[in-house]
Amino acid sequence: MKTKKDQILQATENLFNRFGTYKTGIEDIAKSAKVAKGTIYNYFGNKQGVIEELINSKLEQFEKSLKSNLDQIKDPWKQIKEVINQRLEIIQSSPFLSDDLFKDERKYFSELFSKLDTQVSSNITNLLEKIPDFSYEIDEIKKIIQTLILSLRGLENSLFNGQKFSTKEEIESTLENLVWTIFRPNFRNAT
Amino acid sequence: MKTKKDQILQATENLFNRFGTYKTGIEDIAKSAKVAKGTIYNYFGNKQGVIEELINSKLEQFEKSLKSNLDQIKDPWKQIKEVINQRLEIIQSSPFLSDDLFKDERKYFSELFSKLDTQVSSNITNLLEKIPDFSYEIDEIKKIIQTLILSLRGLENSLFNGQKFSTKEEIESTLENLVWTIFRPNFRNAT
Amino acid sequence: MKTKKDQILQATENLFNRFGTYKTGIEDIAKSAKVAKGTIYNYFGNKQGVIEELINSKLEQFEKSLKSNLDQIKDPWKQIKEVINQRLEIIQSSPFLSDDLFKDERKYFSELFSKLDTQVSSNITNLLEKIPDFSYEIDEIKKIIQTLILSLRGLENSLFNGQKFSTKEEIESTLENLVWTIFRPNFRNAT
Amino acid sequence: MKTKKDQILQATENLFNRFGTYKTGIEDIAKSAKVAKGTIYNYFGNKQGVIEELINSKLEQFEKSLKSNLDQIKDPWKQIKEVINQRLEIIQSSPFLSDDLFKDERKYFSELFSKLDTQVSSNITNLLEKIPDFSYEIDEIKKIIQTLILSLRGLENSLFNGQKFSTKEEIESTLENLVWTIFRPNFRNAT
DNA sequence: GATGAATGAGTCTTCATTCAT
DNA sequence: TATGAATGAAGACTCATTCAT
Repeated sequence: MKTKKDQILQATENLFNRFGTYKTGIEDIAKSAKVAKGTIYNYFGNKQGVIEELINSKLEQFEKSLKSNLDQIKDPWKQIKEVINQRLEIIQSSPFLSDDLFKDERKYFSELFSKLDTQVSSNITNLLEKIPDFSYEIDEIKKIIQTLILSLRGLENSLFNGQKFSTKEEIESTLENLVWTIFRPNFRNAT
Repeated sequence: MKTKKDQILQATENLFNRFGTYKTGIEDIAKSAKVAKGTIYNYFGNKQGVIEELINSKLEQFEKSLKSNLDQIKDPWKQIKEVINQRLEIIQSSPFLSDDLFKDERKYFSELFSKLDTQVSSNITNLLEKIPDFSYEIDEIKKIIQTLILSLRGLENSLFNGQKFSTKEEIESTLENLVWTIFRPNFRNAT
Repeated sequence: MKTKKDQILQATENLFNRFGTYKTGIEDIAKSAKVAKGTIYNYFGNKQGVIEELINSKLEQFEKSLKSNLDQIKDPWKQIKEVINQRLEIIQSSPFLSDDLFKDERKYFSELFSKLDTQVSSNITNLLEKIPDFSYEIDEIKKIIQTLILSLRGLENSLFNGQKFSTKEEIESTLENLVWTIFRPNFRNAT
Repeated sequence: MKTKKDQILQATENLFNRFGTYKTGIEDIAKSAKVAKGTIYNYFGNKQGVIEELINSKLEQFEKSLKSNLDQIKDPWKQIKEVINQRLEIIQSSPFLSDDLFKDERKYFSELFSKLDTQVSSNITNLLEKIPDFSYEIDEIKKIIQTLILSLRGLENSLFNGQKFSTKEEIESTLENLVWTIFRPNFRNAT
């Protein structure tokens, strides 16, 4: 059975995704989680506490799913794409992450993104090393990965702020374009 | 002498940048602009009106500065960098744009970004065509520019959400990396 | 040509009748009268002043039309009905009189009604004396007239507060019933 | 002990009677009821809610007191007077009912009056039928009762709008006059 | 632990009135 | 006289947080 804490976290995520962190009140969460307002305060201290825990749970989820999925793939290029996909999936399933950031809440969000960045960076760096013909110096690889991550952030940002991407296919294709653009000198031999 | 409207807009921008659109109250703006609350309503109707006008003024500013600066540069690669720089400068000077988006306000922000995207896209497409050895098909160019723009959005996003980039130099260098990564097959001959 | 003062008064009446004294702002009046806000204050001092003058003009109008119309009728019963009609017409043409009364404005409205009452009372008292078979003592006549006036006030009140009376015919018929009820012992010989 | 809701309702009535519905702010009510602003919103949703509930409670009060008082009287004429008295008492104890009507609030007030009218009408119609010598046709009775009710409305209106009636005795006597005037052809045999 | 009634600081917005031009 | 930009007091309403049961 789900714990009270999970009930609250679950309800919070739903509401945040639908209405944003700002428009979602503690009262709304309480009702949706079928719990009393006071209970939320017992578990999380205050609204900010709820947000923090929600974000942490997202990060854990990312790390877990990354590990379990990566092993099942052989081709390094496909593994790279999988890392990117996982990251996108996390963000996509949590529109609230791109939402209503108060300056005060910002730090929690950016912590999450920082950690995602680190994960993605180190994973992809490792994977690129496995690719035979990918002969860049370490500095150049850093540049490439930095740009890759910036693009991902941009894509994530556009996902919710813009009206551009809506269907799975469009996102998929944008992602393809992105990888093609960044790795096109190397792909020739690769794909 | 500055008009009342400009005083208000100026004060609003400062406060928005420091505290975000949400935490900045009409009262705060009024005090900072040394104007009565009612005056703000006379000029802008309501809080949303202030936000809208502020955003519009930013767009105008971008378009103006783009025109005047581009003509003074010869090298197409430098011109491309200038377009990117101008866009970044606008965003950088208005941290509030990456801030506190209510679902309701979002549309005004994303309109701005859409227009910026369009401007940058068409400008850079034109400039790339001037470059002799840049032999890509039209579809490929589209992909490249799309990725470029995503990276820019990501960079802009990081600028405020993250603690990573703070000094002018770091941003400059990130920008260099970005351009290098995306155009590195073509740069060899170019720079 | 209409004076500025009349323009303002006219516009005020229209707006009051449509939106009530409360919802009608000085700004609205100014716009409708094609006059600047300040001008209204020059002429009337403040909003209350406008209301007062409007009410006074209504009373004058009543007195005038009463005089001119009554002479053209011979039958005393019909003259009585005419007095009642005139009073109703004034009220009916000025719905705002039954509207949004602030406690503070109340006194101006009730002054108007008091004066209307006095006019109606004395007129009808005189007229009743002309009727041959109307043999009541002075005290009894007072009672009858008092009740007549109360009924009129009730009717006036219902006119705007209730949904009951809407068509001219309904009002007419209610008025008939009212006169019949009050004068029915005397009417037998009369009508 | 009084409930919070009653405290609020009580305070509201007092303030409404003294200052009118418009000039009475939620803050004022809160202070007077020794309750926080928020509490009022918890119970009533908004200001209009407070007004509605207050009016409903008045109607209930009328219906209750009518039932309990009417049974203790034998003489039908006295019963009729009692009905009238009860109605007047309700109104008299709630001057705010004749007050500050916004167009928007109006409907609640007029609903109350409509219901009072219906109650009074049906009660008095029934009572008149019990009176032996009261030989009018059904249509005529309707006219008489309509006029009676108009007079009552007029009286109620005068009670607060005018300065005329202040003492209990004056009101009592006006009421006597009213009943005498309307029922004088039948009273001869009755009283 | 769980509850939800109570709280009140904080927000946007309206509008009568003033006054410099 | 006429104007209308500027004012700011006042009002309705929201919502995170507390605390007695």
